[in-house]
Amino acid sequence: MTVRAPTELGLELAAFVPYRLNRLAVGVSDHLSDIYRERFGLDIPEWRVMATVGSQHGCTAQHIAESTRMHKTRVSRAVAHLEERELIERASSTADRREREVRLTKGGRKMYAELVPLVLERERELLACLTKEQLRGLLVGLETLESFLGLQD
Amino acid sequence: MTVRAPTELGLELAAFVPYRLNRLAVGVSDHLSDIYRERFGLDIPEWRVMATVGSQHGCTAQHIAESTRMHKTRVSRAVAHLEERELIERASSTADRREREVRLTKGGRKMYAELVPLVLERERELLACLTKEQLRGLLVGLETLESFLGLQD
DNA sequence: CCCAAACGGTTGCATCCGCAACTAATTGTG
DNA sequence: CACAATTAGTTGCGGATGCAACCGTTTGGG
Repeated sequence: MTVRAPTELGLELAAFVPYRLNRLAVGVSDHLSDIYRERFGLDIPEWRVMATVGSQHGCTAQHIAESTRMHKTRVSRAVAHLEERELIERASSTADRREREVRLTKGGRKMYAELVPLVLERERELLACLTKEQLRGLLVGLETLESFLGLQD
Repeated sequence: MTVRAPTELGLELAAFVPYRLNRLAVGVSDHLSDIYRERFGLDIPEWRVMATVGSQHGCTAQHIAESTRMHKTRVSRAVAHLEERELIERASSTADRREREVRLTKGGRKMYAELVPLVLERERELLACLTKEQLRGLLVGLETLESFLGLQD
């Protein structure tokens, strides 16, 4: 249970929380990407768009960008790819003709239905290394930090 | 203290730990980058190289790559930039003439000495939003996950 | 009612990044 | 001792990304 006394003189990257968070996020992401990249041919932005659109009944690119905190151009390009692969479709049906409603196609829903359980199972496997208490402590810490940085929705 | 009951049917990105970790890491990194980017003109790879080299008495690019978990080409380019700016210097003095020892120049040490306290202060400010108990819980969780994923040094 | 400002979304461009291929030096094996 | 395999580090290249500029639409103030 090392809880680090910060060094006065220099910086120890390995004990520096911003660095550790980043390294952990990358590690976890790599662990997950096996699923959506190798088995479904999605990259990270595409996966996030699928995840967002799949859990709604249609939404705008704007909403996806806010919800995933990705840059709108990144969303735009991911959506374009997914549309080419006929996993999602866009309808300009809304009252506001600037926006286009993004929805999963039948094929998209099929992929989503296969993908999500696998991904949630991976999350479960990962978190299983923590005791109930540890998990709770981690989630509380995450939530407090998110709140402090104004990140959570 | 929401600790989420995972939805059975779909995926809620906002409650998905890998996504939350990534978002938090980006948020924290942005919070820090004000310092090293705007005030010192460093980008992320350069900042990591400075942090690593500064806390040692000279090291190889290889060591920087392992320690920061950056790709060796990313390290190579960051080191090249920093050398142009005369913040670091390379000496091929070692026994093994393939490697080059990377060290801070006088200017580099000056920057490091100004930079590190600011960055550590930012970390402190960030973590101050947590109670002692919460901080401890977070660090324990981080450590367990790092260990599970084989990330820590 | 009109025009400027704001907004959703896309695209050109410059930059960043990782992979693969490369150079140069070292190590190990016969 | 020689040569194949490995390692430190760099570079060419294609793909991803963010910024700024843009298009078309909507909104709001005078």
